[in-house]
Amino acid sequence: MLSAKEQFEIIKRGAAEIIVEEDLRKKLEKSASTGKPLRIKAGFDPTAPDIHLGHTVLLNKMRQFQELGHEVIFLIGDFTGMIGDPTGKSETRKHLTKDEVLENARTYQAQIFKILDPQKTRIVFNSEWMSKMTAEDIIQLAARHTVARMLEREDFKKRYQAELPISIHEFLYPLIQGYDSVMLKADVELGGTDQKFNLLVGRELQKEYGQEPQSIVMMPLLEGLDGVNKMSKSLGNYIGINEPAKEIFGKVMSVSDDLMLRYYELVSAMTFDGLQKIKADIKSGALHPMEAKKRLAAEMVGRFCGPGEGSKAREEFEQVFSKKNLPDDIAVAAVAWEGEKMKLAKIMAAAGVAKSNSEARRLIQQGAVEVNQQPMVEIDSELGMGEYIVRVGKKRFVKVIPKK
RNA sequence: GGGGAGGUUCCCGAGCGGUCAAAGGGAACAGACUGUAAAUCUGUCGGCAUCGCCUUCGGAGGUUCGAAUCCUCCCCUCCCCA
Repeated sequence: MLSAKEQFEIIKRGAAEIIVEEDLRKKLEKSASTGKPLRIKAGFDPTAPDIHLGHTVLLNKMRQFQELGHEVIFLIGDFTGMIGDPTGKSETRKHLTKDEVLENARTYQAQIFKILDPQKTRIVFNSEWMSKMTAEDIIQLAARHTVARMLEREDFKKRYQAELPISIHEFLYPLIQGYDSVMLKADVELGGTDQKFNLLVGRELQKEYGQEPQSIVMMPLLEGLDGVNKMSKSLGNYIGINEPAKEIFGKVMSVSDDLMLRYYELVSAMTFDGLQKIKADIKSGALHPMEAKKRLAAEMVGRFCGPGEGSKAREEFEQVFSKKNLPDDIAVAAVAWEGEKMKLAKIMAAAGVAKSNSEARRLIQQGAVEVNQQPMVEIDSELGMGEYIVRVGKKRFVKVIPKK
């Protein structure tokens, strides 16, 4: 087992902020001397079963704690899911059924164990204790915080100032998340920097319930593909760890060079020194940014899709985009021909490469469509019944076959 | 309970009786350029389609030859005063 000091250094690496560093040191020392592992808590939303790169920043940190011998608790906020974390978009969540929650939990497990050690991960649901709370208990809990304190929270403050609605029940979210820490007797809670407020409420509540307040380790938020907003499913700017290899590869490749470095920093296994070297080599011209990006993409694919998949994805990528060849695995769509001939636009819509007939026509007009490697620019082009490879834009391919 | 401001196409946001499928921006998609980069530039961006037609501006009715725009009722949000 590593010394408390060494452990602390590992934990601190990559973290955006630790509250309070000194307390965490002491906890680690106590744990090291007594041999009692720390209880590490991290909460996840039950509604988003698509784990993406953004989550992995946190999951990697959890993994480190596991390797250091601590107890990692993967908390699924199925109860809080009824509220939906007010951070960012405010939309009332639909109420998930028990079955849906369990289904999502299964999906979670299938994904998180690509990173976490299943043997050392405890999965809990906060409905375990929350659904047993009475109205009176909830009132008692709510009595522990004031409106003024709540409005300190960045998101609430902004919405309040912008005269946007804030529902009363949203105030319950931080309280419940904090109460989870009380119930779990968490020593450390992990979260993104956007969770700061909620994480701090946990400390407050633990103190009120006579517990030692948890330490907080906040990880930076990973920017999404747009390079600006945080990676999230709702913004559609994410790379899911369950996505097909070529999707992951392609998405990484389409990222800006700056963002690539950020991903290297936060999600790759690259060491600090290694990253410095990449930066220097790119600057000096010794390493082409595209090459650096391909390596990163291959690493991501390898990690999430399996060893060997990385280089395979790279090869295919080069085939399709550098050499302009067709990919090996093209989706097949069976289209029912209307007669002897059928308009290309209609075929495209039917095959799913265009949302509508109109969109297909536009795409043809814009010169985005190729049939069997031949550009098609006539809006009214027709195709006789048969098999065709239709390419739309750079990355949409479909093999059309006639359906009886 | 009283007074005021609002709800517009994926998002923000103009429009306030016809010229509105609805300005502008963002997102998205396509083309050019490239490293399938990013940035930039150009185009497209409700649906069906041969002129043209159909559905859309919180919901339901109504007035008009004609409504996103006017009226009535209802639903929702915000602010101020109690």
